[in-house]
Amino acid sequence: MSTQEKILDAAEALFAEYGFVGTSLRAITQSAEVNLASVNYHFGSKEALVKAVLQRRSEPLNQSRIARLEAVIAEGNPSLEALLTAFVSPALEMTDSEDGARYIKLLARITIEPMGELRDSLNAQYEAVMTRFMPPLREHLPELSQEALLWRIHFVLGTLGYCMAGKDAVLLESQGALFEQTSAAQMIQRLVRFLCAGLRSPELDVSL
Amino acid sequence: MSTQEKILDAAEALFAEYGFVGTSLRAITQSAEVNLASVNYHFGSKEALVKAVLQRRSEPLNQSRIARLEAVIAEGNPSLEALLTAFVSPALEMTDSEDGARYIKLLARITIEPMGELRDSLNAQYEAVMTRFMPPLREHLPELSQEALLWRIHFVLGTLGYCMAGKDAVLLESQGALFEQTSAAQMIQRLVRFLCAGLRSPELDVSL
DNA sequence: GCTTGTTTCAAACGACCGTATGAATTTTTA
DNA sequence: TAAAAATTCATACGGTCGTTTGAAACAAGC
Repeated sequence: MSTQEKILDAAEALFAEYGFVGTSLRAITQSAEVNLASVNYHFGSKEALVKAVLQRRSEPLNQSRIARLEAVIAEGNPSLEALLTAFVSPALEMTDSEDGARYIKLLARITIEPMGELRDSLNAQYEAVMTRFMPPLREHLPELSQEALLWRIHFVLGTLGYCMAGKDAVLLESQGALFEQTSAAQMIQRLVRFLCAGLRSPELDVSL
Repeated sequence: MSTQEKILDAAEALFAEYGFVGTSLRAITQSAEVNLASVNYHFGSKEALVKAVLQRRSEPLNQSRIARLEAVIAEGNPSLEALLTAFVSPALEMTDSEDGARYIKLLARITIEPMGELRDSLNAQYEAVMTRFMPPLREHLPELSQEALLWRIHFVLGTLGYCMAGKDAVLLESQGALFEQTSAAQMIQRLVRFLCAGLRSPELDVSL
């Protein structure tokens, strides 16, 4: 394994655990068993390392989302359930592997607290995925106003983000045993069902 | 305003903006216009200050949740919508005031990334609220298995947490104008409708 | 008024941070 | 194999961190 990969792996794990500011280059290089100066040599700066850690996996993830979407579209007339499953599965299925779970945890952190420039690049990627998902989603929910639809997508992203955070989320702690033994596939089923019902709910009259 | 209050206010704002590790005592005391040493004098340590910042508002918030719940119960036969509104309103309505919004942003941060001991005390408070909400919730959803209900509450908390994070959440950035002009009351309406539909969705057969 | 207790203050401590440097080492190229 | 390029290494720099200290300023009680 190359030095850069060792650094990326160690940084990914530590960032997910302690956050970006809470993780020092010394902790990273020590965990990766490389020299302290190699981070600045290979990546330039700590900030550049953060970007590299995120970009290594975010592009494959979003491409996977789009691929899944186009697969269900190719089958013709995808259900709302199929569309949402295509959207949430790539991220949640990663939680089955140890490496993937680390990154997803990190991604959840970013989703909630985007930092500086990172937010922009993350946003750009999200937009690209969103423009693909929007039209077929709209077809299933023609009666919703644009405002209502955006709000509901907002809710969907929130729930997904929380699920990605995994066992660290608040409620899970108290009912940990129940959740531990649930596979990603089961979680996806439950999540998609919940979200589809919410999305399909008739819009309220605008009062107040 | 006492020194301690000045410190708590400044810390709350900076913690919400830059996180706990990202905020130095020097930044806090400078913003509060007090001496650097006063934090350690009045609170003992930075960690104790963090706890003090959170506890100042978390107890009133949770008491407000319980009070709202008991109010709708007192009226007799509360709808699922009324129950959920009682749960989400106290937090989301705080976002209308500047002070409240700062704290809620901070709370959202904690909800997603609970840190060390903080998680335990936060969990204890959540549990207290949950034991009050569970029974009436159960009444409305008798056909759900315990596992399914817990999962759905998990989803509810996730969506709420994301909404609390406010304008910093990812999607909002790209559609900012639309969301900026939505009041907390409108957001609560939309959120409750979405969540109730999800909660009421019939449970899947256990397959896979 | 003087004493006693509380709070503020400037200054300093050691520790750790991200980064830079130049020599030593390894790898690649000719 | 010798020269060149790329990488690793120990070390150091300036800066900021949380915390401590002891004196100064202030308040309250007798």
